[in-house]
Amino acid sequence: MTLFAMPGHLIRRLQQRSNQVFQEKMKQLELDITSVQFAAMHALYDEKQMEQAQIAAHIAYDKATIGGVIDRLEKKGWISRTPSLKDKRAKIVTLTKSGEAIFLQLLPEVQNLQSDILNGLDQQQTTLFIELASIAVSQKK
Amino acid sequence: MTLFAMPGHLIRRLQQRSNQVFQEKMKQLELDITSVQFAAMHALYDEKQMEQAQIAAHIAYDKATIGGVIDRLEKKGWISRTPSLKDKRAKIVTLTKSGEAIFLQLLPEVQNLQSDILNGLDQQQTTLFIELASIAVSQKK
DNA sequence: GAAATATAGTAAGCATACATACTATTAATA
DNA sequence: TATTAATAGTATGTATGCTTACTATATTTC
Repeated sequence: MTLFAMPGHLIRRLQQRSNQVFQEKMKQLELDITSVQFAAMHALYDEKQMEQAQIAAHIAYDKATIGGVIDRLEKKGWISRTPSLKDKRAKIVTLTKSGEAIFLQLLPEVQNLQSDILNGLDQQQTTLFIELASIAVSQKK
Repeated sequence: MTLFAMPGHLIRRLQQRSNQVFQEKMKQLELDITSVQFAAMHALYDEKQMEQAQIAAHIAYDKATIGGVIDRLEKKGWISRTPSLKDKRAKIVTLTKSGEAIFLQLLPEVQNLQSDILNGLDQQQTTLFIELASIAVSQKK
């Protein structure tokens, strides 16, 4: 099995392509946001408010990583952090007004851009890819 | 389309899983090497000797990234860098004896571990995934 | 209820990963 | 051939992404 047929290598390349497509689109829209930051905002839009640890669990981040992501989103004014009343260790994260506005502007753009990531695949192949990837990702260990 | 059905998100999760599987195996083998470092060594094993820029082009790294990767491989004594005689800007990179030994020990392990990355998929699905990913990755823009 | 354990968030360290800018050198072109 | 453009590698800066360690708090267990 050559390197180029190894799932590990192919997946790295796909991830590379995925980020490229995302970044180009954001540049075109003149928005300063990464795909990871978008995912965090997506989780917050769906759930309205979450502790950082919940966000991490929801979209499979490391809790150290999410801290930095949330930091940067906070600096841009798109999310806010308030201490939890129930748990003095925890912080509640919510989208701000401007964060929600940006997210709603962005959502259709990001949805449309998904087909560019798998550009060489037709509709049927794309559906298949999503199915296969979903199975692999949901596997426990 | 929900976040969890977006190729971008699924690909990030796959990459995460891929690295986890690789790292666990290396820990088990008590080897200090990353998947990216392995890919660079793989390219060098195939081509015997390459300039850094060639390695980067061969396996689709950024040339700034490859610099650091080669640095770390050099520190471990697995590759060596010598100035090119034909081009005073360039450096020729080759696997050292110990680098080649490590690579040959590692190669079958890494090949075997590929199926763990796509753990939930059967043989046929894995083949299909590799086909689809190969198409998407080879797409120009 | 006190001690042991687990959890939330942060900090520090390492390794990608890319953009941009820079130096030295090479190639292309006028 | 003199100038311009391109390339090889490095340096710097930003953003993941993870591990380990740490503090403060909660939860569990005895």
